[in-house]
Amino acid sequence: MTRDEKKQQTRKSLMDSALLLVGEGENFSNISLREVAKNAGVVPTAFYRHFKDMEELGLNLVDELGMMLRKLMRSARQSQLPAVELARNSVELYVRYVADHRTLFLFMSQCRTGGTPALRSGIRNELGFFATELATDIRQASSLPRIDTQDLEIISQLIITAVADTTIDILDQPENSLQLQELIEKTIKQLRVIFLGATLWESARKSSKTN
Amino acid sequence: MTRDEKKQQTRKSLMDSALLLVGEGENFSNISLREVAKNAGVVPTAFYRHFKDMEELGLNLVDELGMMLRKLMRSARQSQLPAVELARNSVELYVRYVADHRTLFLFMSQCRTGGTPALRSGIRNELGFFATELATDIRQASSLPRIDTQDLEIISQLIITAVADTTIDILDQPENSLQLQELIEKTIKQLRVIFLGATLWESARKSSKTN
DNA sequence: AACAATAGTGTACATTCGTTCACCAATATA
DNA sequence: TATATTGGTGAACGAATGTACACTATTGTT
Repeated sequence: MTRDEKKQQTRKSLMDSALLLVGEGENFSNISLREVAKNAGVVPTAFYRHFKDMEELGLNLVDELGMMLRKLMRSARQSQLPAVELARNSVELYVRYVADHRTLFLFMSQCRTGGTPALRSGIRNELGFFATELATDIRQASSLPRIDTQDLEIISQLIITAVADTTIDILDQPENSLQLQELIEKTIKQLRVIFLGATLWESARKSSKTN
Repeated sequence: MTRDEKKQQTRKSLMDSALLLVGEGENFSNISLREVAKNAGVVPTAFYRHFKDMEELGLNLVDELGMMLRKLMRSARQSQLPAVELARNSVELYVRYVADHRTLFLFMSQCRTGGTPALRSGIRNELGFFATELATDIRQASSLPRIDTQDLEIISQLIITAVADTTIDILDQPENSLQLQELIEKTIKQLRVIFLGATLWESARKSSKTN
């Protein structure tokens, strides 16, 4: 094995080790460099050969998260060409992804509001990008001519918020449990309320003053 | 001053000290018992006279948060009797509260998704209670006969989620900044989309299968 | 006035932490 | 083949943390 390959390997070990500890219930911001190193089967000082500190490792996890979200969006595009049951299919696909990448989504939930400023803005960027992509998809798929681009972006952000916010609840429920199913149904209803509101939305109007 | 009063006083000092440290950018889960004690002008071991550990102090902060949210809800009820500009008034009132209780809302944002399980569920409870209260208010104020109680609760939760989720963004923006104003307008629009969807929602229907 | 209860003090100790430094062994380069 | 580069090692440090224990001084009780 070439030296560079070997380096990439231990680098991945370190990142996976951090995620493992997150999965064991530790808060990312509480995880020590030493724990990560030990768990990766490497001496503490070796950590510095790969990352300046834990925050830098975290930023690389954000990148990994971003790639995963893009894969998710690609899956969503492929599987939903008919555009029927859009809310249900989207939510169920998301839940499946969360189950398949528990630790990464745990990391996201923890750091989105609780991490350092750099981590927070990193995750915010990824979710923002996700929302923008969603907006263009909605524009192409459905016909909402009365909504301008800015408003569509805002609505997409609302959708992302609603879904991202349930992530921690999803993770707290055991897989295939009744509570999880109820959670899914709840989220689907919320998305449908938003969609319903969007179809009636008119960007041009001076906005309803009564609610 | 009676002994019990004195005790309550240092107890409050400890809790305020924790909030102060949160306000200085520290993550609550990283704040040490010793920091809190030192900042409260008290020796570390005195901490144990009041709390078993930092988590117990955190749970008491959750109680304080709950009381503050109830005050917020009461203010909202008083100031919005005419029910015009409901979204705008609600959001602006919320932003004012956030500005007036920065550290407590910082604590909420941090722990809602990043804290220990006990803290998380505590905050979830408070926000859930808030949503339930909101649901009964909406039921009384507006006329949405086609929405059953469960669905109204779900919609209320969506509203709370949308607002609570912007909290960290509000806190990241300097007061009276342009970005903050844009954030407010964005949130208002999101609430109006939800309201719009809610007015059209029919709990009885077999649900639209096309979106 | 004597006694009991207790909020807060001060010392001490074992852990764990991030970081330093010199070193080694395997790989890449010439 | 000789040399340079570099990923990983291991010992060592100063600092910070949670907690135990004995103590003090003040307040409440009898």
